[in-house]
Amino acid sequence: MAQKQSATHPAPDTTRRSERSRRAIYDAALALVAEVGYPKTTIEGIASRAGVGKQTIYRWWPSKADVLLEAFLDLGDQAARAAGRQPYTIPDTGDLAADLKNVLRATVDELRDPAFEAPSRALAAEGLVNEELGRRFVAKLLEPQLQLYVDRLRAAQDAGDVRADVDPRIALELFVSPLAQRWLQHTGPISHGYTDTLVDYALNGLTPR
Amino acid sequence: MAQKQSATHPAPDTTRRSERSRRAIYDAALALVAEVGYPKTTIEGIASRAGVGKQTIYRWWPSKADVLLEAFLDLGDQAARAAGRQPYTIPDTGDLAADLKNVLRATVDELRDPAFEAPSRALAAEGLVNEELGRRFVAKLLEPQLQLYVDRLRAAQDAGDVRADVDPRIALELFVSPLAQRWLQHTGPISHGYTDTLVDYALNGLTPR
Amino acid sequence: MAQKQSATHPAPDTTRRSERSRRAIYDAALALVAEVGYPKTTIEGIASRAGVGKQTIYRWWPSKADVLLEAFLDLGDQAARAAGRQPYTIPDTGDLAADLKNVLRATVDELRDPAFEAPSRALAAEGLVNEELGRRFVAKLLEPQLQLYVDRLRAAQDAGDVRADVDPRIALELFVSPLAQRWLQHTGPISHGYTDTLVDYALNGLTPR
Amino acid sequence: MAQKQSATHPAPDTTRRSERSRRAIYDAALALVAEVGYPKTTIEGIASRAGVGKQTIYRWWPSKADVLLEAFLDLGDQAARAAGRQPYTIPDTGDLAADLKNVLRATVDELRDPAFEAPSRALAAEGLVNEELGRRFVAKLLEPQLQLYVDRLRAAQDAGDVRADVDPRIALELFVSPLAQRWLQHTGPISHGYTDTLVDYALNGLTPR
DNA sequence: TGATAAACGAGACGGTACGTCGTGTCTTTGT
DNA sequence: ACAAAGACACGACGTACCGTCTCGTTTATCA
Repeated sequence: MAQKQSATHPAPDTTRRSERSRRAIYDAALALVAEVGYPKTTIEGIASRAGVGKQTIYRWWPSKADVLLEAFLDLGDQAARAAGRQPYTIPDTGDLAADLKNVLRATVDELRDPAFEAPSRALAAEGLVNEELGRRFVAKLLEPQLQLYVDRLRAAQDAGDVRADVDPRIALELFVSPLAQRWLQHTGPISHGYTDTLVDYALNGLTPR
Repeated sequence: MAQKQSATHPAPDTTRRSERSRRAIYDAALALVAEVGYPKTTIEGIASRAGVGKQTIYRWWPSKADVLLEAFLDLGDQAARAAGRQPYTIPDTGDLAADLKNVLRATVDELRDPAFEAPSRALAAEGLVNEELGRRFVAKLLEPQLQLYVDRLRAAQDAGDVRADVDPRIALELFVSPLAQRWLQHTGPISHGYTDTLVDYALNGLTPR
Repeated sequence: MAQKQSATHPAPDTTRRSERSRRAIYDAALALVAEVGYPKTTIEGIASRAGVGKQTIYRWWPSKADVLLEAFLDLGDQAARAAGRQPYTIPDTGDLAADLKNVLRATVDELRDPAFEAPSRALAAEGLVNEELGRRFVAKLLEPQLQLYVDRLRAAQDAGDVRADVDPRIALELFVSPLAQRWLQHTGPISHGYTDTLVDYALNGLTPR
Repeated sequence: MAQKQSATHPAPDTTRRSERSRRAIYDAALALVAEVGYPKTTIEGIASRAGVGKQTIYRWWPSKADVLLEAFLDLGDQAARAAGRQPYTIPDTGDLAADLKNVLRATVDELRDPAFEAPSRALAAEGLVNEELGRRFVAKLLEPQLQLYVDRLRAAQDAGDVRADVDPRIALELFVSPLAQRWLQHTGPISHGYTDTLVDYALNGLTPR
């Protein structure tokens, strides 16, 4: 299988890449996005803050958004590694509602962490308008998270707690998407109570039984 | 209440404003966003395409995003006027599920209209990162739409079709937000079948009765 | 006759040109060439020293060398204007040898003036390698000077002091070119005695009479 | 007397030097200067064309100009060797005027050879602005040539064909410098007729006898 | 004949300057 | 007085080379 390769530029030699520079670039990108915002974060600014030549950025990333995406992914990896390799699943205590509420409460807390907020908003925004990046953003960050809900819901179906004819990939959106939208678009406040309510509504429906 | 006003510049005299230029600017902005995308749409580009001096834009709008927001709102107004002043409510045939499915199917169709897609994505994206504009975007475009669902759900509550203890402002998100997220972030395909399913899940819940 | 015009860029409007910026650019260019040398003189450096945007330079001049050529011509004009509009001819006292020696002695003094040296060397150097600029340099700066010698020599021919069959355009090179070469290429010292000798040799020949 | 040596770098070991690379670098440098001109000739370009690492150039030469100077000197050596080790003197047939005209005609022909033109113009230009290189250029290339004229003129003085009080080093400039200036600065056409005239004027003077 | 040390090709790196584009302000010239 | 036109100072873009600095890989002496 041939490597896809731009005609104009030779592939840079990955083995010679400076780990030092990469780290410095990640740090600078995240710091700048947090400090001055995504639109005012420039490649020149990242380079200068990282103590790196601009070309070193252009050599390895095609755009500002790609730098940030990788930096953010790396941040997540680090966090995961620091947290001692937690299993990345939604716990299954047998009580579906409680399990979902717990995860969503944790998500709410995370969304409020300013270190995560700035870069993830920026990436989401860029992804809306830049489809290619958007797909990568979704594939690398969003889908893996959503898959956890799919797994938990399937387990619930096996246990008879969720109707067998329900599509878990759609079902999860009933509580995840509202939270996502409120957070992204400021269409409403987010709180533990709010996500608890979402779970209740979604699991039991809106109509009287 | 005094108008906040820059010290250096007197407020432009609105009565003398050229309607001709405004229209040309709206058209140019929408056309450019559709043709080259939001990031490559520039104030200079809009001015030149509209046959207008740059200053005419800077005199009346504070930023590219504001031009686009107004242009888009105007587009909606025009469409509404053309469609013969329809009453802007969700019909109430007595069948809540059917009514919701109908509106959502229409929304799906609208979201696929390329004339709406480019500017609304652009505005949503800008709003994610620029909170001030985001709030205006939500207040002027999103909330009015959502309020229609609130009204319809309240009517359903009065008719006993929705549990009385349900908060309609939250309830509507169960079917609206998933659609919004799939469309904005390309997290999944959108179709009439999909929105029908959302309504069914939301109204009846995911757990067996 | 149509104006020749680049396809890519509209002709800038000369009437709106900022005289202030032009002067500042001339001054900065000459100062930098004198201070750091031509190769280390950059467009960015000139712009920054002149307190001017780079684009203002690129708008009006195609290259660093062109800026310097105009700046140098302007310097000459100013000097001439300051010197009270001297007639720009070689005096004719009837004594050809004395007249030539006087002019060449003055030239020697001028060539030693550091304010003239740096830019004129730089322009000469650039002209060697960039034929187009070289021709302009010669036409605007060199030829007018040489023409003065042609005129004086023709007068001398009329007076019978120079053989009638001599081509003045070639004859002048016998004393002008050696001085030019010594100065430009450091092939030898230049002094009043040296130029006097050149005139004597050229007028009377090298062979015994 | 100790060799002056940079503190940071040991002297490279000349005995291990790759003759292959040196030749390739000379060839590449001369070819590039001829093809794209001196300013667009870059060290990277030379290295890549020569199939050589950049460091190999930086190890042995301090600058682009030095590479070219050596390459050009080498070219001259090669030409001389190929021409069968001609004695490098101006012939002395007893007829000074004829001998000088012959040599100058040959020089005119050489100056028109495109293989010599590009590099020698480039070196001359660089020398104007970079005094250190200029002196080397003159010492290695120009002065040896001029010395030949000094020798021939001295012989002529011994033979009584040139006035004894004439300084040969200055005298030669009467015909050599005009040719040099016309060629370098395009101040006039160069031809056999032109150099013949220069010799006649210089030997016999411009004034009637 | 193998060890070893330098030169070598390759090219990543921190930088500087390039020439271009867009920003938002300001000024000039019509209407 | 607003509008078109566009020059202006400014700042970022993405590219090209600079000269330095590793990386393995030859290659050429010496032990």
